[in-house]
Amino acid sequence: MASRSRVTIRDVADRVGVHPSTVSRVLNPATRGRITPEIVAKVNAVAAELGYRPNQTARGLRTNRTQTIGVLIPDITNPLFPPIIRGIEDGLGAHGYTAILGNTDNIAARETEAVATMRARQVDGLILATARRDDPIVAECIAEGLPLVLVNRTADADGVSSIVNDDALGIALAVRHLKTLGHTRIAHIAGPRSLSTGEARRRSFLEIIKAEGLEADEALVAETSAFSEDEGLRACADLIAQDLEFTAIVAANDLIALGAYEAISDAGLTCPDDISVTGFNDMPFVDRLTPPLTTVRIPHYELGREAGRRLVELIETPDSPARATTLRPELIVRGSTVAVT
Amino acid sequence: MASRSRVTIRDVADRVGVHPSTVSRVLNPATRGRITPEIVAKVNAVAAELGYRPNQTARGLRTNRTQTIGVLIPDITNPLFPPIIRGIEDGLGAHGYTAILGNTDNIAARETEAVATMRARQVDGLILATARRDDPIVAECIAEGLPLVLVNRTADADGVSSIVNDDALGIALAVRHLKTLGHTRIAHIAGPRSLSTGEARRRSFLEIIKAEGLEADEALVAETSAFSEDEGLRACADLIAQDLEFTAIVAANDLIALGAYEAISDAGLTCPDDISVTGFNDMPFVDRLTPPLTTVRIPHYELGREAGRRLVELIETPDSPARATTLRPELIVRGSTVAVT
DNA sequence: CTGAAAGCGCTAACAT
DNA sequence: ATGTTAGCGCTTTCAG
Repeated sequence: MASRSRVTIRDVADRVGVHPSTVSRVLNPATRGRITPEIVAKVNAVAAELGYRPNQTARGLRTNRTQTIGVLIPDITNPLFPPIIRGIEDGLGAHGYTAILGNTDNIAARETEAVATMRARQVDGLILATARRDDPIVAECIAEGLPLVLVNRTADADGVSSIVNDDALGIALAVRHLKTLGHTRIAHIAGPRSLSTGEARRRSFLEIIKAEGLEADEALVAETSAFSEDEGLRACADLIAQDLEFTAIVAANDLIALGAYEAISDAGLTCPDDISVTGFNDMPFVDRLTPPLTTVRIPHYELGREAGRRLVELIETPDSPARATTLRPELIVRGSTVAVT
Repeated sequence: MASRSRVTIRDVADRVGVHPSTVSRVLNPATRGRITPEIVAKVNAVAAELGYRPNQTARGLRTNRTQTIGVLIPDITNPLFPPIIRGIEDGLGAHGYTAILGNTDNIAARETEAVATMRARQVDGLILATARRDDPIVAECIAEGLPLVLVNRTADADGVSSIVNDDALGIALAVRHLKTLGHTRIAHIAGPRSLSTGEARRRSFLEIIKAEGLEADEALVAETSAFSEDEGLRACADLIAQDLEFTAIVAANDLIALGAYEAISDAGLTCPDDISVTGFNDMPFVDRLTPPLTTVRIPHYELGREAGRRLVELIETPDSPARATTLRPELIVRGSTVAVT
């Protein structure tokens, strides 16, 4: 007993008294119209009665399309990614596609390996949440024509579809909010420049500071090597040690902002009384911090859902053009930003 | 161009001048020993040169084993589950298995549907993090002999393998900690009794209260219909309204504890000064709450990893017996519990 | 130790 | 409108 998929298309065909290919045509929505309604009804009835379930493996071998896509993420335990993944699954799911996941911890070798196993499994396309601006996997997919969508982060390559947050807008919202509160010397703790998000937020910060007529002092931009609390702490401590007289910090993401909280408190200062801080992402629970974090909310679920939909489009309409899409973030004002006194 | 998996076992065979089945034997570790070393070397060299990648779909059709397993979780955006999923993938990964995920939101119809699509994809086994004590999917898998492992939650059915936290120990740690702090009237906000975790923690609470000689008052156990902040708030408000004179609450999980924080503050009381609170799970960031939450840390990653390993064992050793395994939790003492004054 | 042959379950020309 | 035929890429008896 216990065989996985006992009843085949042949069993149904024999029972109904038609040829297997007729059953196949009934089961496939695209060809169903060519079969006499009575036979369609009979096949469906017998299939239901026998508990027939199509064998996707066999179909995939024959059609060379597995309805499976691969998703590369850095780390599912980073709270940024679960909503993206759910969005992807919901964006795909409506079309019968299924995702397989690979956690790569931002390690290039693991990314390569994950792509290899996914391709061995004949995925129909790939979604990368791991892209670096200069990413060999992106180049490989483009070269080989494997449908590809980048989500959350994008790459510098041309001709690649991507769904990312509008970082320029997000940074502008944060900076204008601080300007409204009377801040004029605003620091930025940037993310890694090898990632599109780090670079875009950094560049946008510099641009908006000038556009708003605020004090443009390059010394007020601190660099980090990772979007992490540790790096935020280190960079913010550096900033404070330089005695630059800033009153606010725009952190490139929430984890960096958390590190900044710590550095501020380590220096004997208080957020927001001495220094206002803004984050980026609106991770779960940053509303429960002391003080609750003012941050830029990225529509992660929607990013994922659009990425899923876009990939399906790319797979099913092979010559649909590559498009770069941005989604609008939203400023969430909480207690970590106050007016200068 | 752009064909997914151009080079087949036949291409390699032709190039080397052997039969495809010989190449297959070389590529399969179990049969490699039967082939002359020179041929093995040559086949491997040509395979590498041509960039041969085995087609898992074809292999799966032939062997009826896809090396794919299905994982059902309630919701990946619940921070409980990402570490479990990573654990599962790491537990499987070493053996070449890949997981496909299904988010079901605790909706039975979605669970059934997810299992159906997974079975259509010929999964070799299932891991459920969604099990209810009385779960039809569990019954179905047992009846049909589909390898199954339950993780995090278990079911009442016999003969099913499970990896869960030792809830009795976790509750005992929390209660004894509160007893040490001088608390004698301790309340419990229980989880849903339809879930093994809700029921086990509830039962363990009652038992340990008696075993420790504390005041066993059934009125001090509040019920909830979900492990959620809203339900925690509601149940805790009820408890407070009854004027039961308790000084501590053991919440069935962290979200319920968060709701309790809110109810306590709504009632004009303070945690921990008026009421100490313990949680369960040690979710990310509960160390950053005000006050930082004393909680029972569940080894989620390890639960997942063991589940992955166990499922592989079940698949590859068909008559290995079902086992129920518990892993030990740990009490994390923070600021939400203090001595009675 | 290796080749031959068959077939997993399905779909897609090609016939009729 | 349906049946025939062939074969996707791989593994696995069975021969030799």
